[in-house]
Amino acid sequence: MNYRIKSRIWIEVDDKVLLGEGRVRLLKAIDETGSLSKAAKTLKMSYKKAWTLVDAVNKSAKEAVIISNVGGKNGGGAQVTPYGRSLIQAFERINKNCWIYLDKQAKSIANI
Amino acid sequence: MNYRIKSRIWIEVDDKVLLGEGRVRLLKAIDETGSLSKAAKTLKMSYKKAWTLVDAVNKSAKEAVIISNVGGKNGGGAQVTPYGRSLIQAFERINKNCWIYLDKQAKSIANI
DNA sequence: AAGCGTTATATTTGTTCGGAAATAACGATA
DNA sequence: TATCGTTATTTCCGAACAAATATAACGCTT
Repeated sequence: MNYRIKSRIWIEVDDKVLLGEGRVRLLKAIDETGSLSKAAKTLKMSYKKAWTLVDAVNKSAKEAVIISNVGGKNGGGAQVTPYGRSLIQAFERINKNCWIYLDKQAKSIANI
Repeated sequence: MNYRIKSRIWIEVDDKVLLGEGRVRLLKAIDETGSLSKAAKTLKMSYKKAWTLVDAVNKSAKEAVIISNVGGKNGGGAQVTPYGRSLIQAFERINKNCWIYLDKQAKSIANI
């Protein structure tokens, strides 16, 4: 049989979700656009949803992941901290290796 | 930081979900009780939800996973096929190894 | 001081999902 | 044939969730 094994992973701190796939996608878009609203548009996500996700990340994290500025030049903006970037990198590396492992496992059960 | 990495995995066939954690739990309960309604009670799940899950499994699988009998002695019942049992076994083995891998990875990023 | 684009937040509206309950169908058994 | 306990299926309702809308606050820029 042609099985495929899929997965979702997420990082928790103190039983609170810190980063999952969706949050990582959002963080990367923020990093690229420098703005929460632009990131939301890029991902075709409502601004509110994006804001809620960022809020959840900030509440779970003990160290700043996103820094946002209200008002000022260009109305403000949002930035991912170096800590946030290293989290993204770690998440993507681990996630990719997880996929590789599961692909192997899928082949190993192809005969059942 | 004390990170924990959690996961959900599932097996797909032809882009349709065949087995996930919830379905495996249900199949095991059916295997133990010999009945869909009893399995649902055991898991404090509504009969409808259990039935819907079993229906989804049957629709995705190319080989029988659950066989159910309506009427007759004791009103009928449901059974997991040998194929279903081997799927459960494979799922649990792969899932457990996935956890082990992710636990290791969590330790490897404890310093960030 | 007015305008701008952004973050921040509340309120309302819409949509989807799951549980509860009701009902039918079924076949051994007595 | 009546009973029984199960599977199978529909309908309804409420709750949870998502999306849309509205509004406020902010600080640079002009």
